Amino acid sequence: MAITASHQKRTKRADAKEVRRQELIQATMKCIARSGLSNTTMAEITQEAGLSLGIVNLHFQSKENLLQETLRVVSEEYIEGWEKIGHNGKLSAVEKLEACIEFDFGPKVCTRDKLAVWFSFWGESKARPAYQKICSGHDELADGTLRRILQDIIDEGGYVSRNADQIVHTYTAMVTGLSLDLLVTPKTMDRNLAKQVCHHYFVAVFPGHFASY
Amino acid sequence: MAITASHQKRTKRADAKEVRRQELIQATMKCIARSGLSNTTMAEITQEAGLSLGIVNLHFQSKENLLQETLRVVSEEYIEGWEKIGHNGKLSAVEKLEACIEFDFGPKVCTRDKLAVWFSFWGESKARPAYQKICSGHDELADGTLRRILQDIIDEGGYVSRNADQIVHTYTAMVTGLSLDLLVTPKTMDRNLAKQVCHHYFVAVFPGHFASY
Amino acid sequence: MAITASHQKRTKRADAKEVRRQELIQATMKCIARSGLSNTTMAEITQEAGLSLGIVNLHFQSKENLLQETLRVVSEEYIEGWEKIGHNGKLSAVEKLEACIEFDFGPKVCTRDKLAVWFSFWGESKARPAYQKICSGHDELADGTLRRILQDIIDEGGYVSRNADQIVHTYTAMVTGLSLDLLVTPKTMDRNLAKQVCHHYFVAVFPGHFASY
Amino acid sequence: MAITASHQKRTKRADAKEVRRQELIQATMKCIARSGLSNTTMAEITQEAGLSLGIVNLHFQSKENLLQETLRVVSEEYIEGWEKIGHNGKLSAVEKLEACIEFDFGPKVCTRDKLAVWFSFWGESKARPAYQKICSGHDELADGTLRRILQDIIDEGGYVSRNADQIVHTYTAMVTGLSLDLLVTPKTMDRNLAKQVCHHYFVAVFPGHFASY
DNA sequence: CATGAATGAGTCTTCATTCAT
DNA sequence: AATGAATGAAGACTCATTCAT
Repeated sequence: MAITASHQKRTKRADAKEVRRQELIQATMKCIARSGLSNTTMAEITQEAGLSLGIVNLHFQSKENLLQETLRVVSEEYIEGWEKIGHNGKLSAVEKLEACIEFDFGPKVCTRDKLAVWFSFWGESKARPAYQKICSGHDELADGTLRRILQDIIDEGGYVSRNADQIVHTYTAMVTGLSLDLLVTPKTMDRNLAKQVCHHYFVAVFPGHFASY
Repeated sequence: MAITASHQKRTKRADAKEVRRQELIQATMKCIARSGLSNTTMAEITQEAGLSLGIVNLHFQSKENLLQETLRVVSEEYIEGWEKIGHNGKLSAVEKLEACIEFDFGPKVCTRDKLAVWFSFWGESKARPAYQKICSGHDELADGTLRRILQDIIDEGGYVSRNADQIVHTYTAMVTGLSLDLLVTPKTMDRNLAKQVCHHYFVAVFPGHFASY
Repeated sequence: MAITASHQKRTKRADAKEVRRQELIQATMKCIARSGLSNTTMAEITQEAGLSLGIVNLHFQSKENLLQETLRVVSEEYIEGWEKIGHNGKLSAVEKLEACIEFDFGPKVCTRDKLAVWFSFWGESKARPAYQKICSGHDELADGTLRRILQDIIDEGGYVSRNADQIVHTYTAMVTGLSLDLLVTPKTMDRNLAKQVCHHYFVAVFPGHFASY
Repeated sequence: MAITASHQKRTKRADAKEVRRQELIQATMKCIARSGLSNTTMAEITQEAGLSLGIVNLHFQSKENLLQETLRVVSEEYIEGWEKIGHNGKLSAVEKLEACIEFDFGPKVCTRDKLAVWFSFWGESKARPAYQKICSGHDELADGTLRRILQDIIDEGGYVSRNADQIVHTYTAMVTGLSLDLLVTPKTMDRNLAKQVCHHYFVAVFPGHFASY
């Protein structure tokens, strides 16, 4: 076999390292969701992960770094999901938009743990440029992928009075706000209701493409 | 005549006490906006207020209490503004809705300092029931005042396909999301644009009552 | 009285602050002598001083700063003693030199605690420019005050074959080396013997001015 | 023929082991010189040696042991050099003394790395009897070898007023002090100047045997 | 009332040591 | 014999809170 033992070893070790990183990041999300960003301690994170106290600095150098990497993971997962939809040639513009709604409020990214991560970092972001930078992919996404989808629908449906930019702002704002409801008042908001609310908006804006349920 | 010196004194003292409290709350907002909730210290707050370190515990017993009172002030100011609009008999339903938009993105409540306070506490709210409770007036507001206004418009305009609850959700979510844009990416969002985005939404939903600009 | 209460208060407080600083510096010397520089902890220092753990950062910002201030105190005390001798107009050059020896091995600066401080920092000085800088007054002293005294003796006694620079080097080196003996092997070296050794050197170099005991 | 393969192997292994030890000791010296004793970590030492982190405990059991072995190597190298001179029957007493000066400030033992090791351990020695013990060979050396050389010169030259013990003290102290200058202020002291300073001292003490340059 | 020096519990971080591979 | 990931005790530092003045 061409793969040498040393290569296998290196690969295994590299994998193990990445596994540890992911374990710690997942534990960090849980802790932020459970205790809040400002009450999350290294001891809590490592205990949640079932690992020892010193391991964070081994893999992330510092707590701050771990926090940023956690945000990055959540952010990149979100961006990747959107890009996959945007690049999916089999879908029509409307289908893409529906897929976005499904994704935004789907079980993968729309968990209360991940929402807690988003809002915790947003709360600190004014004071921490590093957080803003990590989240900035978010905006580019909306300005790019979402805008293109909406423009296609507008062109296709002849919605001459609609402005893609404003719909971008509205939709992204709605997702943020509905996520807050999901996070803070889960009794009065759930993922299905959130999808319906978005749908209702698009029914109003693109009546020819979106029918009321 | 009947007001004695001692009573005057007591009143003055009470006033002075309230002034100190407000100074500290204002300083707390500034610090949360500048440094983030988790980095805001008692020393920073008291320095910002130009007061001594020990004074917070004198007036607020604890830091946690000061933080909650700060959130309460921001929250109550917001609720009062809305209630004033809701109870203003001189305004039509549509005028009330317009007034709400003006208020939500007006210079009184929509400052970056106050938005930073909102998002900071929202970020921690999953872990802290006390914060949720303070903010809950917000939801009652929407369920009450806003819902009534919207229902009046629906009834008045014969928008049979519109559902007041969904519009409540959409509008409050939009305000939250647009506020996040104002807080995090002020370069691409300002208060006037936010108002326009809201207006555009109502044009789509209530075409008979809201005309495009 | 011109001195106001507020002024007295400020003075008292300033004094108290300086007292705390000195207490901590003295405790630091004791700990360095007892445990070595690398084993000296904040807990040990504050316990030695009978104060609380947090007080060092209140008065010195950091452990490193406390250590440097400790070195500075020892260094400045030494320099001041020499300058006093150098500027004493009542003494002849030879008397000054004798006074220097008395001072170098006198009970004020030549305690084992202070010697331990000197050697601890010298041991680290190659790696820490800050320590070298604090000690640099030492060299200027030798180059200035000591050199002048020696030149006066050379000129006065007609010691044409003597070179002041070399004697400066020899004497300062001897003081260092004898101090090491006092620190490390106190059984075979004491302050009186050290003085005798120095004296014997000057007897050899300036036979007309220094008689054997 | 008689030496079996297994014996050769054992010997080779023993050699390899000794090589590792020496590599680690050399690396330790470099690190102490570069970073100071208190900042030298196992990670730094093993990296400097190009070896793995776990190897120190394999060969030296503990860090403390490695440090002591490092001091021992430096100390023994010094002692051996002196003993070689002391036992060299071809040299006269004066030639031996000259050889000692050459050796003390020669390129083998008088490197800044080794001087840093000496001073680092001296700084800690008051607190650590183990260090003192390792260095004690030094004193025996002076009391023995050096004293004999000096007594020979005194007897030979009829320097009735000279006391060998005091000269021992002076010379060893000078070597220590000049070494400190070489370590801390290399700009104003070099090995040649140090030799000259020593020479000048012996010119003053033994004028019949040492001529000015 | 107001001050700010002092406290010490809580936290992050470092690093010698261990041990499975 | 050698590796380096993992551990966790120990240390420096922070900061809400207290209290003598």
